[in-house]
Amino acid sequence: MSVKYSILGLLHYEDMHGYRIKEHIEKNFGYMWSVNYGQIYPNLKKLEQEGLISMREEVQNGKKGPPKKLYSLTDAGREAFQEWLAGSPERSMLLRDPFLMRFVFFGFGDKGRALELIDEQIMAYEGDLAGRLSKKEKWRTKDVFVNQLAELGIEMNKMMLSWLKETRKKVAAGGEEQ
Amino acid sequence: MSVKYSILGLLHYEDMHGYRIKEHIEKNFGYMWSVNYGQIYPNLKKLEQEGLISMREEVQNGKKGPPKKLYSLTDAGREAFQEWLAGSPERSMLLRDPFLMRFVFFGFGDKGRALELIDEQIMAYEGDLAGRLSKKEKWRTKDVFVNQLAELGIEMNKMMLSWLKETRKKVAAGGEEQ
DNA sequence: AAACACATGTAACACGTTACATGATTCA
DNA sequence: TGAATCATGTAACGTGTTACATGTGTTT
Repeated sequence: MSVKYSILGLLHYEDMHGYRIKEHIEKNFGYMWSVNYGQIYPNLKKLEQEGLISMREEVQNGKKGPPKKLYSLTDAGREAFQEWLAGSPERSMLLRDPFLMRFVFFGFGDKGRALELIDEQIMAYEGDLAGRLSKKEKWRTKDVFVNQLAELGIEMNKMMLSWLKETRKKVAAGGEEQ
Repeated sequence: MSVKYSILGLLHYEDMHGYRIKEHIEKNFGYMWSVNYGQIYPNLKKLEQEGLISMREEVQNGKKGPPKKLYSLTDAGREAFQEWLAGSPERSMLLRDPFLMRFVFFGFGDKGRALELIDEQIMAYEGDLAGRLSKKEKWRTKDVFVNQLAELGIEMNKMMLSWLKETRKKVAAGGEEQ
């Protein structure tokens, strides 16, 4: 259901067609969120049927590509969105991360390989962090919430890095004790 | 696929039947992970068909309940698990959190309600943190990896709390500037 | 007698991902 | 000419969740 309401949310910025929606998410939330057409187009159709958005076909005179289907929020859509936005979200679990899923079981595996995989993670997060920090400037103009979300991404990255490094030390040290 | 390999991982501790597997996860990883029988039983069946685990029916003489189906790892299962464990995991996205999903769009909603929802999150995370800290002692005997995962849970909780509190300040302050 | 813990299982549904099909325009 | 970009869409698949059905033994 989150995709449905995300679309309603994004249409608050401007009227969009499916392709733009994906693009918008990739440009603005690419570091923390992804969608694909298999989700977008069926949801747009459903939302229209429910009367939460309305579609107008853009006749592209001379422009490239097939006719765009521009969607905009209806009053009902705005209402439904507000209701969702004001509702209390269910609490979700951490540790859906594919790395952490393995990590719990590293005790049953090869310690050398575990260290390698930890190093891989460290490098990946370091790359992410650099990317996030460099993009931080571009995002500065947005509202507090979008800004703070970017900040959270950075904080989370930093925390993961220090945890990974600390963990690496402990694992490496544990090997000599045995 | 993660459930499949998680089962193989858990069977390294001891032979288990479906019910125990769920119980084990809830007791040991309850703060960060959940499964349900709809996943467990079909996966056990599949794993057995693939020859990665083997089943022996426990004849319960005089004991309560239906006969337990005890599963244990086969050599093929151990191998498949090791292969998975040593493989590089795909990187996953943060922000699959239902709260953060709403949070991005708080700019389009009521600021008072936003503050309330932030407060709700703060209270929830404070409860979690207390719970995690109190259980930390019980887990102390486990291996480095399980230990570190518990540590990560605590760190993550702390980070979220400080971020939420900082965010709350900024949002509240932003209201007066306008 | 009722509730609860033990134990196994499935069917329906919701959600998400991948891969493919289609087709016009623009640029190298 | 071929590749890239714009643009819409669907079918198959994989995974996860909810809710139900079934039944025994123990505790209140």
